[in-house]
Amino acid sequence: MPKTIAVITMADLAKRAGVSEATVSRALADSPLIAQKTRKRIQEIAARSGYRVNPVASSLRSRITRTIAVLIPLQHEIRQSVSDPFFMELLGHIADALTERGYSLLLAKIDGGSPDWVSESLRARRADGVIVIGQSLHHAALNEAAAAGLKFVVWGQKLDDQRYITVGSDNLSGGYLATSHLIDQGCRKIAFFGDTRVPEVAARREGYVRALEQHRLDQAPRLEIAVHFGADAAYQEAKSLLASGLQIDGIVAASDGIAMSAMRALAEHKLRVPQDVAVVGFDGLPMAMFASPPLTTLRQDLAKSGQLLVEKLLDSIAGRDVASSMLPVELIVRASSVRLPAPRKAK
Amino acid sequence: MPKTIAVITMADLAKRAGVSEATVSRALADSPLIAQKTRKRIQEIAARSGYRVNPVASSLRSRITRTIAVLIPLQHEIRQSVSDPFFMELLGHIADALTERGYSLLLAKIDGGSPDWVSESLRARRADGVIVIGQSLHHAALNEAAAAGLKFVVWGQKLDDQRYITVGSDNLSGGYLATSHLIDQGCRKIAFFGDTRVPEVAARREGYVRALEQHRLDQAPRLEIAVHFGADAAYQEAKSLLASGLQIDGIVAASDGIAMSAMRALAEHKLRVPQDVAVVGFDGLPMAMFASPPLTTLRQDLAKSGQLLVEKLLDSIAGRDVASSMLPVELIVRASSVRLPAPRKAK
DNA sequence: TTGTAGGCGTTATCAT
DNA sequence: ATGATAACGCCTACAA
Repeated sequence: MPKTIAVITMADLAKRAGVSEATVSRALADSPLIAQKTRKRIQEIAARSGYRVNPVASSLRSRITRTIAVLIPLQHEIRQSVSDPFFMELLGHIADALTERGYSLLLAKIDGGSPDWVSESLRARRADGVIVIGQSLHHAALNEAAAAGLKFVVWGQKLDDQRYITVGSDNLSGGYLATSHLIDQGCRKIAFFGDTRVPEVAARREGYVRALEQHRLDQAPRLEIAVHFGADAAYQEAKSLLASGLQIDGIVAASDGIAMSAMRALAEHKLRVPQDVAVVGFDGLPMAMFASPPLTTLRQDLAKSGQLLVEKLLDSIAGRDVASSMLPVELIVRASSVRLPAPRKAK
Repeated sequence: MPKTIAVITMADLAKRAGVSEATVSRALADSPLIAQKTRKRIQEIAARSGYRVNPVASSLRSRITRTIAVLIPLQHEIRQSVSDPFFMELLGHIADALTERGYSLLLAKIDGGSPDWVSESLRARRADGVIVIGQSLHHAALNEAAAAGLKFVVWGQKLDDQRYITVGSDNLSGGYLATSHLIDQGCRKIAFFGDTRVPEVAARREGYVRALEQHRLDQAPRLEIAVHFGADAAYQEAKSLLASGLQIDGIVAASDGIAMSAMRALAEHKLRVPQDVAVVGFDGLPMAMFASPPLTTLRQDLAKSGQLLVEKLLDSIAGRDVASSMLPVELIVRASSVRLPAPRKAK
């Protein structure tokens, strides 16, 4: 509506209302110090004049920014890029949760291996707290930051000696579920595809190992291959692996992307999925549905994850004690892994 | 390294350096007013003390935030969500371009149909400019914002009567290329899948129509189906369409997501791709490679798009005149559309 | 070439 | 219940 970008200030408002700036400030903050009546009146005038407090000035004085920085470390090509649909879906949910609470989101990609982006972000005073997406290889640095009392939470795997707050999926159970499912489907030589330097992946592999052990199946070392998250790398490695004559009948992949890359490589080697090799992914991305055959996967509850990350961070900022969370994952069975006349079948 | 989050202020620094605050301010800004020597000395002291200017205070005084707001309108379920890999890849490139120039990125999802988020963002004074991702249905509102002199650029289709700056792909040529390619492959009954209310899609369809006209092929009205961008909706519509007994031998889809949804529906109807129906997508997402068969698509140069959006916006903020840009798209031929013994074949 | 002083728009403290 | 006044940390005329 306003054609010119008229910038009303608090002083203006005070004049119009015939009160002091202090009163306006308090009224807009709904302070009980101000009489109900005056409060209402001032708020109405403010609304009518299209006034908004200048958040910059407010921040300077109050030292509160109502802004959260989201850090995406992109080290070592472990995840392919910000375009990774997985990160991005999580980011979307975080954005929703923050918006709901009246917080802004400052997005920062962190390329370098610099260990102290968290403290950097915080001392810049542009954000009240930080969400780190993926602890990646920075466990130690994060522990230090936590020791320094910085306000941040991390999306990732819960580790034993961690001093920071995490929200993440139950990767161990996920790996176990995936593997057990393949065993149920008759697979006996199951490979794990994933880069176990990443804590999440290491936990998934641990679940994989446990399932194999439980069924007394060997996990020949050569069946565990470090595959980077990047789609192309995964494809290349899977291909050369198959070319080397590896005999397998099942693959547990550390991500949907890796799984789909592997399926592409399998197809080129004339191996049928799931008849010759059954495949399970991890993440539950929408795109897994469009793989062919549609990909069995472990769905992570990213909506809830985003919510929890925000809640915990704000609680922590508010000085409350906060514990880490591990969210259950859900096995979504699709055609890529079903080799038996299925008794029942999930969508 | 610093264990406690010691917050040095400019006054402190001035004391340590034995100069006035003003001198420090100028020295850090590399002002030629200050003698080279003093400048260097102060900058070194600043670096050693781990000082950073408080951007909040700086903004308040200078009215410059060095921050750009990125707005993602999510109206009418036209794109499925922020998790849309397409938006997100673009966002990543924008983030890179901004970071490179020392700008921060404030991310905001806009849910409602509120027409004036641009002016909202700007009058809040938290950002120097705004990038709107997808003009969606808000052409008119954007024109108004431009008339009001707001600093923003839009990712989207270039429209005739637009008064704002856009960066976008040459959607018309894209639609034309896609369709011509299918015609070359022997297709004669080609459907267009896409929601033409979205300007980008309308342009793609226009290219589709032109290619058909050029080859004197009918585009029976019933072959143009409005399909929402959302993956599920596209799948449902494609399915019911096929169930209705539609006879087609080619599909030009307005996005890779729609194309993949369509392929899933085709598979369920025992129609082979590309033998029975050839398919071309649009976007050039990595995931198109993993479709089966791999999806022919039109790649948009999102890296360049992100760069240009940022450059143009900063130029515009700097008061320079800026024109809109239309970027070429590239046909990536993959198996989903190759029906002839290919003379040559792109990867 | 450097210093002094005032103000950016708020909020917090201390009065009244 | 409200008002004066002083910061918050920085930048920029203006003065020296």
